[in-house]
Amino acid sequence: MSCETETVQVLRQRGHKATPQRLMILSALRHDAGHLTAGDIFDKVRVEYPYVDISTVYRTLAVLKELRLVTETDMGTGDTTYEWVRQQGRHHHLICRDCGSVASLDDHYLEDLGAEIMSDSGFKPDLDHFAIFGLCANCQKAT
Amino acid sequence: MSCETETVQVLRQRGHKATPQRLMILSALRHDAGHLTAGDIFDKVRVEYPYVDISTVYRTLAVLKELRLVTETDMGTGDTTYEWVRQQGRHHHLICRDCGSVASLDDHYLEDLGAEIMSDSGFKPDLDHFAIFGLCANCQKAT
DNA sequence: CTTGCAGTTGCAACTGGTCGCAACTGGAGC
DNA sequence: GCTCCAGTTGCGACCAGTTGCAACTGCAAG
Repeated sequence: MSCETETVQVLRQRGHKATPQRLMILSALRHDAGHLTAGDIFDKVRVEYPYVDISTVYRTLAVLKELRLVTETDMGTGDTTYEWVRQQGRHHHLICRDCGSVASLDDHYLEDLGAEIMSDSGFKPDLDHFAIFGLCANCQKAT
Repeated sequence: MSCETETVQVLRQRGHKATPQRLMILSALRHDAGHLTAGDIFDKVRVEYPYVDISTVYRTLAVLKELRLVTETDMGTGDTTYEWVRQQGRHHHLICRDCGSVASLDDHYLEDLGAEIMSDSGFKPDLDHFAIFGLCANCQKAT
């Protein structure tokens, strides 16, 4: 758990506490590459410590999201997924509303958009992790 | 209700029915400029016809969204809002995560992004109505 | 090491939204 | 008009996520 020390610092600086429950949730998020739902995280943490409450998981995720340590993304399947924010390799998703296929979108598209909005209006957008819906090339042909 | 005839055509062409409940929901959406939540629409329709079920409202909104007659937008306050799609005057929102202020964003920013994604990957994104979170100019100074 | 308290936790009650089902109905085709 | 059936409705049961609250606990300051 030594790799969490930096995160613990961030929590404390912002007036939050580093509790065992939180460290377990953090660990579940950090050591899993993919997108996890709140339920997934709950299950993982419960293996180690069966007394956690699901509401603790939700509240912790809300705190982490506020601190921008995790991103929250609606993947269109009805459930919200959470992912640890990494500095490198940011990515977004193109989700087809017909066939449900998911493609990746490189960050530079949204980075450019963000820079443009910032310089025009002064508003600094959080474009960490977007899910963009639409029609993939195949499904456009099918129509 | 004569102004709904065009919408009724769209519904029928796509194999859907124009029921009184739907017409009332449509009417509520068309004659209200702002963003309405499912609950708002439910309340409005219930004034005219008290026997509608909330699930009918949700299912109708899902159909209208699929037909792209309405947009669904999460305004960050925890509730999802719906808005009638107009051809002219599309707009997006810049929502400050600190003070909650909402600014409008002209469509051309996202139109350009959409065109770029389309020509690079063949994916045709639905960029009808976006809510972009971030920090407004004032709140950036405050930090 | 002790203390104080803001922040956190687990529980239970609640809420908003979804699903399955049986009954109903709009409207295309005759 | 009448018929038929895919699509729709209202209902009740259900489930994921939220909230209020009293008890607890990290941790900063003494």
